[in-house]
Amino acid sequence: MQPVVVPEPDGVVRVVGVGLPGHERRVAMGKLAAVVREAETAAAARPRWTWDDTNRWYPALLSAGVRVERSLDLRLAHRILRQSALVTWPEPDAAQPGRWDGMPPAPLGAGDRDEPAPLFADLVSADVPEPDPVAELQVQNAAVAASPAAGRLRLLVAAESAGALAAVEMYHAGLPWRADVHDAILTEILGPRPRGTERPARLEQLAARIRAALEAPDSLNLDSPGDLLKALGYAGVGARSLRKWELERLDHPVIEPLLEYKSLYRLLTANGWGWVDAWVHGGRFRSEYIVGGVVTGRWASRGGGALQIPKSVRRAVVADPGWTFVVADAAQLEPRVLAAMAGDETMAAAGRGTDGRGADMYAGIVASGAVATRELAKVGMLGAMYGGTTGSSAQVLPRLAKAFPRSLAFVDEAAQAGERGEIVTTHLGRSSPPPGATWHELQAGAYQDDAGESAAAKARSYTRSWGRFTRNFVVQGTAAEWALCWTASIRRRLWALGEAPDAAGGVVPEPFSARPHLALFLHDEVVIHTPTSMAEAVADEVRAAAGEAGELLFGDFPVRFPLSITVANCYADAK
DNA sequence: ATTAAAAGCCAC
DNA sequence: AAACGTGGCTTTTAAT
Repeated sequence: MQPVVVPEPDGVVRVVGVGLPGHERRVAMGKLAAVVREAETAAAARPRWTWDDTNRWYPALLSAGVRVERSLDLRLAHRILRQSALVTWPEPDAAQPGRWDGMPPAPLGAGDRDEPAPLFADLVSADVPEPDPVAELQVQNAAVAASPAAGRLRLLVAAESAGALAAVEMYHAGLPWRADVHDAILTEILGPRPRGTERPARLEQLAARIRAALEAPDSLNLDSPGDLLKALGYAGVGARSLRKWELERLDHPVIEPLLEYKSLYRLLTANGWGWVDAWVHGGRFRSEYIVGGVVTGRWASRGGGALQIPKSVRRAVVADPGWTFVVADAAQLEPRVLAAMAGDETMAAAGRGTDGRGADMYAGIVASGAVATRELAKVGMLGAMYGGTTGSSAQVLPRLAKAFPRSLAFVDEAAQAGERGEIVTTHLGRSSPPPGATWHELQAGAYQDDAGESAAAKARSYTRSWGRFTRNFVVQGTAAEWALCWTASIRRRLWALGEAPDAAGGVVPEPFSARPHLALFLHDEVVIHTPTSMAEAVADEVRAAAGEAGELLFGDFPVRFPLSITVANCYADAK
């Protein structure tokens, strides 16, 4: 059963029961939740709600306490299929880019969720035809069916859509955040919150020490990089830039207070009191996830920087009373994904380790005899996946290439394809964008008769850079696919666990008020907020979900995806 | 006055 | 180590 949700004028929604001829209902927007709730609870086979944009429809359903099991996000699916080298998209569409191309997701948290979603024509210029989700679904189905990789593409589209559900649910539930604890952290590190725009006490003290060490006047503005760099020059410090790693190499009395000043200044500006005021409300931090927002298929975020919460403030992430966190992260996800997609039995075996569990793949690589230390295994593998050409990373690459020829050849081939200007594709079928105008211009310029040395060098540099991109794309993108499947499985399993009989009433909103729910997603890590009594069951499901994700992507290929799991009341205590 | 770019640091 | 991937965000500075 695949109902398609079609917006109509005047706040009316048409629900078309695809697969059920003649079944079609027109309801007011406000009644949609009741229709969905009924179908979710009554149907033997869970419906796959099909709509233009999960962000547009799901928030209102969740606000009404209605949770959806399955969906198809046509906007996200379109983007994947349109770009995929494994799909031949019907040509007439290409001549008329419209609703489904380049459309950003509806923003979350804007306006009243009970209001009808605006029609496309109200959002974009009127000469673009109003989209037809039913027609789009048919085009997508035909395109997928005609692909030699139909199975993988179906999985990818389903996983992406489930990710969209999870993303909206995480926004709905929010990440528990104690503003009072955050304030205590800031006060401890920076001093009490100053009035207005004054510097906190600790920063002021450091500023005085820095000026003294530089013999600079009080008028020196430390927050002006240009002025500060000049002052460092006058004092003979010898800094070419203000980068931390560069300053760390210098020997001068100003370095220590300056580094601390920069660190504290960063905390103040990025995650200080102003951040709490802007992003923490009602004990929750809500940041919007942009599913597939990164070119590789990773998620991006908007508002508050959910994907870059610094370790220094994670102590403010505290579970509600009677609740706790299950924090799980996939150990060495990317090299394991590489081993699997390259069909590298040797590297997969290193990932299983000597005990068959293989919690640490880098230790397994050392045990295999390929390299001497864990650190070398790590930087070597990262170098292979990022395209490192220097340092200790490059030094161990030949040894890794000898020990694991299939994996290393796999990423090398992706890099070479990119250098040739070709498209590369992830395991499930997400393709890289073709190289842009710059690539073509530089290629053309380098081969002209009068092309100078510098034009050729520039072209070479850009070409290699694009090769590093495609090299990384296949690994990062496939890891993102694993993470999507993992997350999709987790959210389904968490729901199946049901309600905690003893859940403390709190601020967790319906439909999750007594249920474990996803609270944070970080590429290869999830944080689940759960009634304490269910924590062990949650941990088991998260582990099972990792196994399921591995099987979905790689079948019975013997690759393991071990997790490191912590149960803790505070995010800072994880790991 | 608004916008864009650059520099820098945070996360994975 | 800082010569290798993907981003978001904040501030300063330059450009329009």
